[in-house]
Amino acid sequence: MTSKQFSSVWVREPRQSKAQGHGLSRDQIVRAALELLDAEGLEALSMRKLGAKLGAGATSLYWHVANKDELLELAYDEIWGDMPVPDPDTVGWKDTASAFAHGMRQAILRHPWAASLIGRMPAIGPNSLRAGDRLCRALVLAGFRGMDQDYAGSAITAYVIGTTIPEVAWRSMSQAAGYDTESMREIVKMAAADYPDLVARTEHLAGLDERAVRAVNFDFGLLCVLDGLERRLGS
Amino acid sequence: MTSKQFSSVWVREPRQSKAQGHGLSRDQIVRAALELLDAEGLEALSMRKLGAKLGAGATSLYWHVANKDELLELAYDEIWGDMPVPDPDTVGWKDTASAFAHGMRQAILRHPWAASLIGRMPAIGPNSLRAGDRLCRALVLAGFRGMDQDYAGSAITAYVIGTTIPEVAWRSMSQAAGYDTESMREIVKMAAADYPDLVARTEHLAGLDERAVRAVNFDFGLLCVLDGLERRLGS
DNA sequence: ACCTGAACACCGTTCAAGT
DNA sequence: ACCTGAACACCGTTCAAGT
Repeated sequence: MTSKQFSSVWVREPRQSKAQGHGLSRDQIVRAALELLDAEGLEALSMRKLGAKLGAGATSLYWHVANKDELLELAYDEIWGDMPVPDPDTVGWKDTASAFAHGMRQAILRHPWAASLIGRMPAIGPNSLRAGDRLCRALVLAGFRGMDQDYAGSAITAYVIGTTIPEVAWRSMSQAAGYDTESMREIVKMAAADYPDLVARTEHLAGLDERAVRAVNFDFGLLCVLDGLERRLGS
Repeated sequence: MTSKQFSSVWVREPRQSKAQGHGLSRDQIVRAALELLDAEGLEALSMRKLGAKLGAGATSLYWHVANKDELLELAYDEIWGDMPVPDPDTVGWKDTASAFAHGMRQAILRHPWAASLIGRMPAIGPNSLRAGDRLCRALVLAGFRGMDQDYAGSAITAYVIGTTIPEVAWRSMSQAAGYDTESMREIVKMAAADYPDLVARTEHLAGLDERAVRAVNFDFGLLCVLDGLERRLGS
């Protein structure tokens, strides 16, 4: 029953607050939530724990936010706050799109818990919209109009979240299990034993630094997407 | 503490079972879980509810599966079971990759709860591996070798999950809220009011059938990815 | 305007005990 | 070999009551 409903904090008026200064504030709660999320992950965030961290009862939070999902929505949008997107007019659409993609990936890598939220809340907070608007304008500048503009934008974001979600998942699994990359690969090899091609595919990764491989992998695919987009412009 | 750990059902020996015939079996549990998931979604699946559906206590399940995550891993892999992937030798790599992508998308759309599991469990079950192997072979046939082969494969799967996760999310949100597509778009427009380009972007969707738009969107992006991959082959 | 504590209706999982 | 029930340690959320 949680985590659904399209009601979004962003379209509801916030509770009016007095001048205050003492006691809890929504910003303060969101900041504390972010700290907890960054430090311990999504599953570690409970209203009780967050309340305790703020020296208050769990139920005190409910005056400032409607429920946990709304709190997560607020925290989630913060993630996109420090995504540097250059001005498309000066660097061109491809570089802008590329910077957007890299910034988005970094934002998720820096806040891995956000990966699990991607399918769960609408990304219509102010930070998210600002970044989206920049990408949007870059695509107009490229020459995409009408539907194609939507399609192009969603191809880029889809690629980013599609690469980054598994990347984050892999990292957090290996970390939680206390395994290094090499032993993780061993396990995958065991599971895939029946498929020589798949085994070979993990075997040639032996000795390679995972993060480096992921980074190159990301650029490779991004190049494909951008090349493909460019080609659609011609026709 | 749940949902992490790299321990995967697929690399652990299952409990040996007798001839039986009466009582619970692992297959039976997984089948019931799938029914519940398809009917009511991920959040509605609890061990107690599943036990009840099978006429047993919740704790009875723990003899057949180690924990809830393991059960989800088993159910999750089933999703990829009916993904038709043609033989790359007869239809060529691009058509194979395209069929793979469409099959993957359909599998997720048919079992929306699986979308939330994508970043949470390793996809190394038998069905998942079989499909992966086919894609892998198609890419070899295309001419991708070594790292490029990995990169190409992950570009395709990344694109699919990156498009499909938000699609499923959008659907389930509108369904849960009881809104139709048009009123959902109104809400997004309100949230994005400060960004004329973004408002325009949702405005020209007015009156269009969402599913149809999504389908075209998917093909557009997929074409970009495949075109981009093809171009990398040349160099 | 803001915070509290008690209470409700849930969870997943363990474990001793049964058959 | 398999199932049970009681129990533990949690959840998110509501709500009457306080200040």
